[in-house]
Amino acid sequence: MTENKKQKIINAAIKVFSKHGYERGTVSEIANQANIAKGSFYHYYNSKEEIVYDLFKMIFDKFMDSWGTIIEENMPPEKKIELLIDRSFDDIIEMLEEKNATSLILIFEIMFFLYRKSLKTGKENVIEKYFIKYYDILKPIFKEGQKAKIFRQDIEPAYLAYLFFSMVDGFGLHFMMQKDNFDTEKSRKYLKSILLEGLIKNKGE
Amino acid sequence: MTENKKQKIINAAIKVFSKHGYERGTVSEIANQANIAKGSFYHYYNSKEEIVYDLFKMIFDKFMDSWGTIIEENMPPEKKIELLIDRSFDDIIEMLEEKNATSLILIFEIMFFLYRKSLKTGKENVIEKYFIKYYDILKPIFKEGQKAKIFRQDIEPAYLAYLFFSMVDGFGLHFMMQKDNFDTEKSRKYLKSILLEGLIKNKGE
Amino acid sequence: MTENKKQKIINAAIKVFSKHGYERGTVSEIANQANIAKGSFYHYYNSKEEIVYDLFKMIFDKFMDSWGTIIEENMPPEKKIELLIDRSFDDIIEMLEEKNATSLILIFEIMFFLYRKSLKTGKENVIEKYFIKYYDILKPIFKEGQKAKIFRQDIEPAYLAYLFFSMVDGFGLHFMMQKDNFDTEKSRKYLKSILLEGLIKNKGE
Amino acid sequence: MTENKKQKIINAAIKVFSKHGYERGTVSEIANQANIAKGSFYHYYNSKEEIVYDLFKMIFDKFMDSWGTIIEENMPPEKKIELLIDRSFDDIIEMLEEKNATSLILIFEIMFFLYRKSLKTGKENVIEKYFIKYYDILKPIFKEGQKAKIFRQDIEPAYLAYLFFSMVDGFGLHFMMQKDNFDTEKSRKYLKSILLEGLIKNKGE
DNA sequence: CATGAATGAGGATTCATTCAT
DNA sequence: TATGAATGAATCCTCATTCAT
Repeated sequence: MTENKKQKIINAAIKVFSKHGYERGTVSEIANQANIAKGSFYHYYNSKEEIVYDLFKMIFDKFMDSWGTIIEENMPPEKKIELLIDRSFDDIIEMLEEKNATSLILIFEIMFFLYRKSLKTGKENVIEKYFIKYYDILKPIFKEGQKAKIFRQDIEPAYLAYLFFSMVDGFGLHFMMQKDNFDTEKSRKYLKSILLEGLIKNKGE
Repeated sequence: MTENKKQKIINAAIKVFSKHGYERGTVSEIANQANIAKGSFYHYYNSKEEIVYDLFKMIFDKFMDSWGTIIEENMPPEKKIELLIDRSFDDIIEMLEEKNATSLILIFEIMFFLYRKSLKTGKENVIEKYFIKYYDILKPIFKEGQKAKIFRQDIEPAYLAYLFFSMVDGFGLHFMMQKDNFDTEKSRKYLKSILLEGLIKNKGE
Repeated sequence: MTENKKQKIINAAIKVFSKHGYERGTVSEIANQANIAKGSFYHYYNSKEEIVYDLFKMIFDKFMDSWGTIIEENMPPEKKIELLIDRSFDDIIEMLEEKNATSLILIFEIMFFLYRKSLKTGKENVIEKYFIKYYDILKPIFKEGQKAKIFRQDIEPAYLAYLFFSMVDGFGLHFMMQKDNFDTEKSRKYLKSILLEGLIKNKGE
Repeated sequence: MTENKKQKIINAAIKVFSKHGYERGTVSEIANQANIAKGSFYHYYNSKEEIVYDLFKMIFDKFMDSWGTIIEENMPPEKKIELLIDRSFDDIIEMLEEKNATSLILIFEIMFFLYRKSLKTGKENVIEKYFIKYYDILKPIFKEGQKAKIFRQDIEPAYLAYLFFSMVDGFGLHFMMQKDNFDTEKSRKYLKSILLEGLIKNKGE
């Protein structure tokens, strides 16, 4: 029951922060959106800042799950790569349909917020840790692919994961800004093709 | 003389906004940093918001120039691609050395700010326009490469530019968060390799 | 309870604005005067401007009531005219005793403020509407007086009301500036006499 | 030449203050309007406040002149009264045509400003003095009218002047707010009639 | 747990005034 | 005289947070 209300607050916060950004989103509006009193917010979180950590965790876990299910499936690694890209497209498109790019933007904003925070407090950077989690779940795919002689052998799996994720992520960022200027299906096809070509073992070798 | 002071303010603003983010950076602190009175800020800009547009233009133009010089040089397209990636690394590394990732982050924040703004006002999105500029200066490289039968023919130059820029950008974003976890030179080499492999005409064809 | 505090704020605002004028009166001083925190003002009003409308309504209604009770009484119309003038004198004198002419001045200032506002926004002029209310409650007196052949027949009741109110109002304005240069009781007597002579049916007719 | 520029500033100030009110009218806008530099304003006036006195004098003198020419003419006093009212109408209508009621309002605002000022500084009230000037130039008319047995004898000329001016003034104030709700020519005729009836020696006596 | 009134620190902005050129 | 850049005090307003009920 209580957990339920906390979830309502989180959802409200995502909506509000998506719309206005973290700094401009107010506790009042979140409370409104969640149909609770402003003061009640503080029963669940000690401060506006505190909820950011929950949002961060929630959003990242959601994406992680989204990829996770694919990774755990039984299929050739190059197929997994394709599906991961597909899934990223689908997730982004879904978010774009709901509320423009703002909720995607929020993810980056939260990352930046936490990054700055860690610089100021000197505490560890949560982002770093989380990114590494992503790299880590991707690594096995590349290991497997290398073992099967499908993927290139000259790059360590850790780097392959790192590069793969970063490039897909970067594409997502540009895609959300340019959705009207480029065809989605073409973009999807080309992205897959380029990345796979770049990762696959050179034919000549 | 006056232009000089405006530049001082811009530099101060970059410093302050980099450190705290746009919302948390105050006009007072900018004025302080620029060694002028708070009120003087408003001789040069009508509002805190207004300076963002200048910052945006300045930063983007700087990067554009950075790439532009390479693009205009006379050398094979695949060499240009390599140099563009090198230049991006150099620029990012330079920024990271100065003040962590914050000034890089600022660029994204400004983009997001302007994106939200355009959504709310309904006016055109400056970001979109600027990104397109980047794609546009990249396109000729890919056209040339296709003509010379070096780059793959199955993707339109516009898409190649779009994908290339987005992936490099995305890598930059992750790189700045992960600079301590991955070796810079390896990252550089691998990024080049993957992208070139992905873009180069298939050997088998 | 809450209504009570709003009233406290209104009273404070009247005091502060009376003293310094609307523009020079600050929200801080109002809050001080009302013994609340500056921020609390904004729980009751969204802006400094917003309270003006309440002040306006309150003051005008007070005067309206002051005249209203007389108008509803049962007595000959010429007697009512006399009493209305008396009441105006009394009200003005009371205000003058409290805090000079400033609170009277405030009424005019608010009217002017609202007039300018309506010009700028293009919205309807609240003042016009309120003045008409005054004319409207006065009209029946003149109608009755004309019916009883006491008042002159050659001017429509609406105009009689309009002229009567404006002249009494104008006298009030001068009176507050000149209170030390003219005898109050003489002024009262003469004003009544002139207005009644001017309104009464010509003896000769 | 210099006097010319001062006059330009005064005219600009009237325009600007009429539009926004004294407090909201800025020295910058006045300078703009007068086509001089902001700093130059301070060559002619030591402060924003100082110009108010000039404005006041100028405006009042203008009205005084307007009435003065009539008063000095050779004609029966009751005719003069009529013409004074006519002139007031004409002046007001002219002002209303130019820029709504704002310039008329400005006159009152200046009066209020000076009134408050005199209260705070304890210095003499300029308004009082000026009003008395008006009463003074009116007095001879009434004296003459009483001598000629045309005007009522039971009110001292000073009071007649006081009452006459205040009532005409008050009418002007309402007229400017109501110009669209009442017919101008009717208003003029009725005002004359009521005032003359009220001032004229009772027929029966 | 829930509420929402109250708080007050903090920030953007305005503008009269000064002053070096 | 003329200029307009520079100043900074003053003001409105926002909003995270607290707390009495």
